[in-house]
Amino acid sequence: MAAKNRENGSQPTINDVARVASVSKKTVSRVINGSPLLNDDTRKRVQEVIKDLGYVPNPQARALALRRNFLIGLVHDNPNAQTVLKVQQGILEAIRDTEFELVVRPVDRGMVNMLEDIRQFLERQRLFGVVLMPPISENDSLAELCRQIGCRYVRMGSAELDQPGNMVASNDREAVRDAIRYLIEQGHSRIGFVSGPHGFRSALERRLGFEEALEQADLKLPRSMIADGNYTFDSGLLAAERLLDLSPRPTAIFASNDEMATGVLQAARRRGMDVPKDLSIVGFDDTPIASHIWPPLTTVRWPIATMARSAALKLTVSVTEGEQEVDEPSMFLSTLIRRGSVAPPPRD
Amino acid sequence: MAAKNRENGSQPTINDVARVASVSKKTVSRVINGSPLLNDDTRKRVQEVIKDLGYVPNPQARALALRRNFLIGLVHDNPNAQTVLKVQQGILEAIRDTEFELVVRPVDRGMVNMLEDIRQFLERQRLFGVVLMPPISENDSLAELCRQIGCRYVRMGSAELDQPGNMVASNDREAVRDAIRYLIEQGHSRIGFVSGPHGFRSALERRLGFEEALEQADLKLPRSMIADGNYTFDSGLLAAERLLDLSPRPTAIFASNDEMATGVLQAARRRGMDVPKDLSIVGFDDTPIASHIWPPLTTVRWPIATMARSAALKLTVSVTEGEQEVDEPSMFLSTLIRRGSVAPPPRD
DNA sequence: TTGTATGCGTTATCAT
DNA sequence: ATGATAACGCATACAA
Repeated sequence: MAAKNRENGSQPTINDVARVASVSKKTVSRVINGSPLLNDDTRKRVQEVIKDLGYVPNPQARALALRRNFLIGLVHDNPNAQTVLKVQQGILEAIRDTEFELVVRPVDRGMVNMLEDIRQFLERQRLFGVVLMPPISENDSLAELCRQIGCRYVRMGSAELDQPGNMVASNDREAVRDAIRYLIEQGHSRIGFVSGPHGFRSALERRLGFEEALEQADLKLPRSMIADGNYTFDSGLLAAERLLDLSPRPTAIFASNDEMATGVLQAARRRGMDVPKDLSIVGFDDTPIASHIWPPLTTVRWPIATMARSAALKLTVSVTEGEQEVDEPSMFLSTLIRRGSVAPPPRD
Repeated sequence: MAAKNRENGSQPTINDVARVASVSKKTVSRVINGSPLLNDDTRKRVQEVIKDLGYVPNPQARALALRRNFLIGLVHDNPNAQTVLKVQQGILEAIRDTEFELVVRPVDRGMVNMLEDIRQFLERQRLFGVVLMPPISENDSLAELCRQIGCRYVRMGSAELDQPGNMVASNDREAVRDAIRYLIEQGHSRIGFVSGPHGFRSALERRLGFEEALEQADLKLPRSMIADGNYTFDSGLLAAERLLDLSPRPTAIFASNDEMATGVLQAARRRGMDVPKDLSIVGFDDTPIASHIWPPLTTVRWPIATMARSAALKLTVSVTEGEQEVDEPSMFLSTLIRRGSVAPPPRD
């Protein structure tokens, strides 16, 4: 039973702290976890020893005892590198200088047993919580799964799919409506729309925004002015080719994300069209590429990093800050960034 | 002392397996860890029970007992989103369907106590190993730190900075030399060079490749044909403006990465120059943007994802595959991808 | 307010 | 070849 608790080159443990401070482990534990029932003197003394020894609690041991890790998971199946990385940056910013770490977990949306796969992941790693990125965040079964196994979660999305505590959303519909209005104000009346993939809530919301704007402006457009895309460059290029084959062809095209907008621009170039003189283009996301192409792309700035940061805060802040419960907003506004890819339509 | 080892809705533990299989915990542990000294019968029996019960070892408990986590860390300070994500994908591919998970850890290169920060991270989380991305991977002190605290590591880089077991490298110098040669073959003799940031090994290697190619072709260029960049779009744009202000100006520009090459293209456009008719451009990386801009960028394909995958394999495979020690290569070849941004120089 | 005994689920030691 | 028992470092229940 003789505790062998001297320092031997490895990190100090809670035992070392207890011995040096002449208190029990439990007291040290209380100090660490900020228990309210503690003599101020002892607390100070213990804290001093902790500092002296450079003690930091062993996360593995805590994880075992608490049956919960201090790991935040990022579950995603998003094909866009910029978006994924921005989300990571947002989360990392939120957990910087905390005990949390970020574990990334891409999943195959095609896989039949994807949900089972995620369950395994969550249960085995006993994550503190997960951030669910779109589009997989739109999957209600996944949220239900998290609830079942008692894993905190926050869903990111383009509409309020869950209660505020479990959701950070952007107002894609309104944002697109404003963007289309802007196009109409510029004089455009034949506006093409490149949609996102079927089944994506973001794709739906953006399209609804498009339709609402048209309706409010009493503009009737043929169905052919809507071309399907799937958020990739190539799909944007293809969709634009279909759109530009139309007669009369659109004088402006809204693409549901920047990558597709870049494809639209490419399609225009291949035809020798001048953007924005012959064709105006608007994108969505405001990824770096938007300002790096020529002409710089007018686009909707999607505050995805901020949303991710807020998501991580929602997950963790109630712990870090006691019961202060800083209210993180659950709705984030996208705004139109006007650059060089929009001009009035050419005269016929 | 009565073991309360019935299933109560939570996952089965090693005790459950032991009880059902009528063996001791240790025997089960031996089966899990593939101990050689085991009766084949018992092993089979235990494995069956494991399967029946759906038992999976608890990573937290293992981490505590082994004093090592089954977590792979990615330490990086790379500003390029595409590159970072490709590396993540490579690592994730390597550890897919294993017990490993990926923890990402960006660091501030500017921070004075960055090394101390990383040490804390490695020691506290007791990572199984880390993948070091460039440019921080070029920091020898960091490698030394890993060795000191006994954390496996693999460095990714543009030259062999470490022994093969701890290194995956690309042949940037040769690759750039070939690219410049190609430009020379096309008839260019005034070739501008946009460098990477000082202190980056990749920047140095690429520049050496440039100089070697010139030397071998007996081409002497004024110093002003080399402009400093720092791997960002804006720095590429600025560097190109300096280069294009020269008289006579270069007929081709090699940029040390794609993002800067995109900046060069932007600068050319702003002057109304036609690429590639008036100016040829070559980049480095082959990020998606290279094929999404117009004209598609001729660039050097840097197999960074493959390198990352190999790095993770080096870290983990000796464990997964017993002592088989599948030899992962430590040198990866970059190749020139010819697209539309290069043409013979304009006649004077 | 503080301490004792015990549990978390695994691996390591040293028997047999 | 297998098992009993003690770590691993922390947290919780219950005493004191």
